[in-house]
Order: sequence, then structure tokens, then C-alpha cells
Amino acid sequence: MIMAHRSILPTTWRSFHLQLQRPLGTIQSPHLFFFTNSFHSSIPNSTATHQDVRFFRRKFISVSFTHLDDALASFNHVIHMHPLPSRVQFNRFLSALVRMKLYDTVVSLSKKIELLGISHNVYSLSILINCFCHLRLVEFAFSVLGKILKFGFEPDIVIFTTLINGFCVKGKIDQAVDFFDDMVAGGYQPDVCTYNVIVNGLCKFGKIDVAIELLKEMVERGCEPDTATYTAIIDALCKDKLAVEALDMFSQMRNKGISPNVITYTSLIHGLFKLGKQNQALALLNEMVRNKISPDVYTFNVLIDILCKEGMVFEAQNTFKIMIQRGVEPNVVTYSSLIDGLCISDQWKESLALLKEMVGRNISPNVFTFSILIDTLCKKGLVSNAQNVIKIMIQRGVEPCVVTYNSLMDGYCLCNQIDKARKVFNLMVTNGIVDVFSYNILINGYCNSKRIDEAKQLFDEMPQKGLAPDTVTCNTLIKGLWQAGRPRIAQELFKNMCFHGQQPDIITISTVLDGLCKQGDLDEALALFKVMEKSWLKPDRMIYNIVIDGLSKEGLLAEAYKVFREMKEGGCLPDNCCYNVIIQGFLRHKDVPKASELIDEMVDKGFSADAMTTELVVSLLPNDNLILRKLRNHCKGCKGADVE
DNA sequence: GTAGGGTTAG
Repeated sequence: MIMAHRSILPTTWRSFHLQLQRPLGTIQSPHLFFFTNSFHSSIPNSTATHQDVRFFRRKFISVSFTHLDDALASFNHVIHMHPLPSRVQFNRFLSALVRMKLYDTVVSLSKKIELLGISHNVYSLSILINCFCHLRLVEFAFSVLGKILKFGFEPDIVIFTTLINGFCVKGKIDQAVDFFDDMVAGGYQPDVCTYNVIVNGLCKFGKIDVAIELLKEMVERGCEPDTATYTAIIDALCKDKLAVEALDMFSQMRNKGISPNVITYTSLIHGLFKLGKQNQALALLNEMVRNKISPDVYTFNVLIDILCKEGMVFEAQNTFKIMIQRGVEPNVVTYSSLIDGLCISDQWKESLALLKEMVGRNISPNVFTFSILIDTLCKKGLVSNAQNVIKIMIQRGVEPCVVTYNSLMDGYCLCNQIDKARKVFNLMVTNGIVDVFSYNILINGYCNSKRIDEAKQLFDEMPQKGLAPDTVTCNTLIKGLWQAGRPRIAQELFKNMCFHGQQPDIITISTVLDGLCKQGDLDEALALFKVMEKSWLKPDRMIYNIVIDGLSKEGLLAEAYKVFREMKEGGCLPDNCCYNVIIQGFLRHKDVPKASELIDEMVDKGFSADAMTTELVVSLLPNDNLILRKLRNHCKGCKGADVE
């Protein structure tokens, strides 16, 4: 009666485009919304029956809607009725929209309510402040505070807390703390919510230590932390990969008699899964259900996303069915994760079917959903389709972001259309939305197109754009320079990145080492290796392999053997590959006794010779039956185990 | 009837 469900299920990609292209009519930027008065045409009232009038009024007053369309329909009816709802009723309605996170709608409807002659009170103004803060428009929020003071209302701790949160949302943690101090100096006593806003702001800003200090301090100041305080810290610890500390904090809160809720459990379960601690995560999930805490849409979204990323999309779909059976409504995040999962599992048709399903359920795809689809199309080489999807998203009022455009650039690079990628990049520069990823993609594209000078030029201009090259940038360019036959510049770049305090990753180092070994610059390679051994950045097996291989190919078998024996000491036990590398070295230099001894050792450890080693034995020592038998016997009993 | 903590993309 209110809103007919959109008709759906076109079968082809093209008709699906048409489906998506239908304007929604409710998406507009908050700025425009606030200053224009031309939103939401009212549903004609003249044809409404008395039954309709009662229905909408009841719906409005009981705020019993779950979707924006329902809410707007009931709003558009009641504003034509007499008498108009009271300010209290309008506030209740706006609060419901706030709970649905429809901040821009609240801002526009507030203006409309005011124009209907319903004057603001302190509650409606604090709702408005909250919405402006969530929309990251702190300046507007402060102008509403001015209005409160002008009307002679007394702002309370709730309003101040909201404003402090406004600073935090924008990442202005220092200003948040300053405002907090001013408020305390003004005689206002912060409560647990105020502290929580600051604690969360600090956590999000990467200052977990300071947040934990504040947790202790608030107790001293007579304000007991609650579930939200601990949850904010636990979540931040998980995101900082500190699982042990997060679990410590979890038991600390329970020891204090503060019960975890669904948010606490969801944070921890998510963190533990992400850190590969599946058993602990599942144990917590069971514990949560045992404690009669029902998983909500966030919990299900975490589970579905993890399953999808693990390639278990079938299980994710089952979880999706379960959540619906349990009455938990999926949202745009649920669908985006599942669509991504289907794309990852190469089920493109199924992912499109799901996209249709979500649109049919009146759940609008957002920038994440579209970016997932665009990235998949680009990786499949269907860049022009990706371009079309970008057009569609813009038509629907969803602004593509840096991630979306980066995927498109990568798509162009993958099909060798580097100049088109460059055009996108230039457009991004004009709009001020390039990031390090954009540079990495384009530098990689130029390197692969053998246009190393342009790659280097891009690299050099990064600091002017306020961007610091990361390890991926350096590694990409170093590899590119080496492949382009510019080892000196590559080495210089490597030294520079170390000099600038940027720690090269193991891949960059192995690229440099490999290059040095291949050009026979073994002194330089060994020097670098020695520095590494002494540094925090321990060489891994790949590095050892490169060095051993480099050394043995140059005939420096004694050196190579020494490095091989140092592996254990360096905390890196030799594996199948390491044994094969050193054995091949000895075989090439006809040191049969040493090769034989190492083959014995390798076989004892359960490893086996690879194709190259076997080939070398056969061609170099066709008459050495002993060594051949050893290999053959081992191969018979070998179960392919790769154990240490 | 107003404030705080958890989910999705490169």
C-alpha cells in the first residue's frame, strides 16, 4: 500500500544496467539538501481515505518503520494533517531516523519542520548537532550551538559530548581534548559517555596507550568505565594485531564485573579471525550464544565476510540463510561481502543475481558494492564494462572514490592501455584524490610497459603531492629499474629508502640481493646480508636461498656452506628448497662427498630431491650408483611430506 | 524525545 516493491529480476547484464539506472530520488548531498527546499514531493493527500490518515498518523507516532521510504511516506502524510504533530512527536520521529543513521535526511527534514512553523527546542537542536557531527560538518554543529545560546537554552553535557565527538569524527583529536578541558574548566562534569568519546577518538587515532591511561584516570576521577569503554579499547587492540592484549583487556573487564555485550564479542571475534586465531574466535562465538547474547547484523557480517575471504562462499551463503531465519535483516554490508565472495570464487553470474536481489529488497548498493564489481570487471579485462558501471553509480548518486578509480587504472594497466590509465590518474590529480596506491599502480604499469623514465618521474613527484612512497612503491620501482638494466639507480634508491628511515621489506631486499648476485657483485651482496643478520629484519628462507645460490654459482662453496649452517642459528631452519640449492652447488663443483653427505642429511629430515637436483645427479654422476640409489629409495618411500 | 563502542572495496 505504501511503497510497492520495485519490480526486479531482469535477466541480462544490459537490462540490469537499466534497472540500476533508475534514479532513486532520495540521494543528495547534505549541503544541497540543507539549503534547498525542493525535496520529496508529497504524496497527493486529496485521495487519502480516513483509513489512510489514521494509518499514517499511527505509523508516524509509533515510529514503526524500518526503511527510509516508509519513514518519508508517513512524514509526507502527517505534514498535511491537522493538527500537525507536536515538536515532541517530530523529535521522536527524527531520533528514529538518527538510529537508522540517516543523518542527511534528518538535517533536511528538520528544516522542513521548522518551515512548517514548529519551533525548535533544545532536544531538536541537539539532534541536529549530532547529525552535523556525523556528517563531519562540525562548523555547522557549532553554529547550532550558537542558536541554542541565542535562544537562552543551557547546553548540557550531552551536547558537549556530541561536539567533542564531532572533532573526533574529523580526526581532530587535539581539538577534541582542548574542548573537553575547556568544558571541565567551565564546571561541567564529564560522564562515562564523554570519556568514551575521547577514548574512542584516541583509539581511532592510533593512540591506544593514551586511551588505556585515560581508562585508568577516569576511575581516579570517579567515573567508572563501562562496556563501551572496554569495547573501544579491545577493538583498537585487535585492529593493532595485539590479540593477547585484547584478550587480557577482555578478562580485565569481566573481573571488574562489567559484562561484554554483542558489540564486545563481535569486535573480538572479528579481530581473532583476522589474526588467524580461528579456534579462539569460534570458542568466543559459542560462549556468546551460551550467554544468550544473540548475534546481530554486525556479527553475521563478520562471519560472512571471513567465510567469503577464506573461499568458503557456500558456507557464507548458508550463514546468510541462517541470519534471515533468525530474523536478522541483511544490509548493504552483508550483500557487499557476499558479492565480493562470489566474485573471488569466480561466480560472476551469481554475484549479479545477488546484486539484483539486494536492489529488489530496496537496499542500495554503495561505493563499496560498486567498487567490488568494478575491480572484478577490471581484473577480468572488461574495462569498458567497468567504465559503464562507474557511469551507473554516478547516475545513482554514489560518488566513485579513490579505490574505485584505482581499480579502473589497474584495469587499464593490465590490458596494456597505460595511457588511458594515465588519463584517469590525471583526472584524479585534478580532483585531489590520488593516494599511494594510485602511484603504485601507475608506476607498476610504466615498469611493465618498459617506460622506466616515466615510472621514475612519478616516483620523484610523490613528495610534492605530500605522499611518501611505501615499500610497495620502492619495491616496484627497484624491480623495474633492475629489469630495465639500471642496477646502479636501483641500488641508489634502495640505499635512499633505508637512509630515509623507511624499512625495506624482505621482498625489496631479496630483489636487490638477487640483482647483486646476478651481476656478480658478491661483496656488496654479502655486506648487505651481514647488515641484515644483525638488524631487526631477519633474513628469511628466500634471502638465504638467494645468497647461498649466488655464492655457490660463483664457486664460493665454503662461504655458501657457512651461510647454510648459519641458518639454524638465525632462527630459520633450512627447508626442502634450501637443501636442494646447496646440494646443487656442490654437485656443479663436483664435490661428490659433500653432496652425498647433504643428500643423506636431507633424506633423514624427510625432504626429497627436486627435479633439478635429480637431473644434475643423473647427468654429472651417471655411474655413482650409491647416490642414485639413495635418491631412488627415498623417492619410493617419500609421501611428499614437507616437514621440518 | 538528545551523547559513546563492532561490519564491506584497491
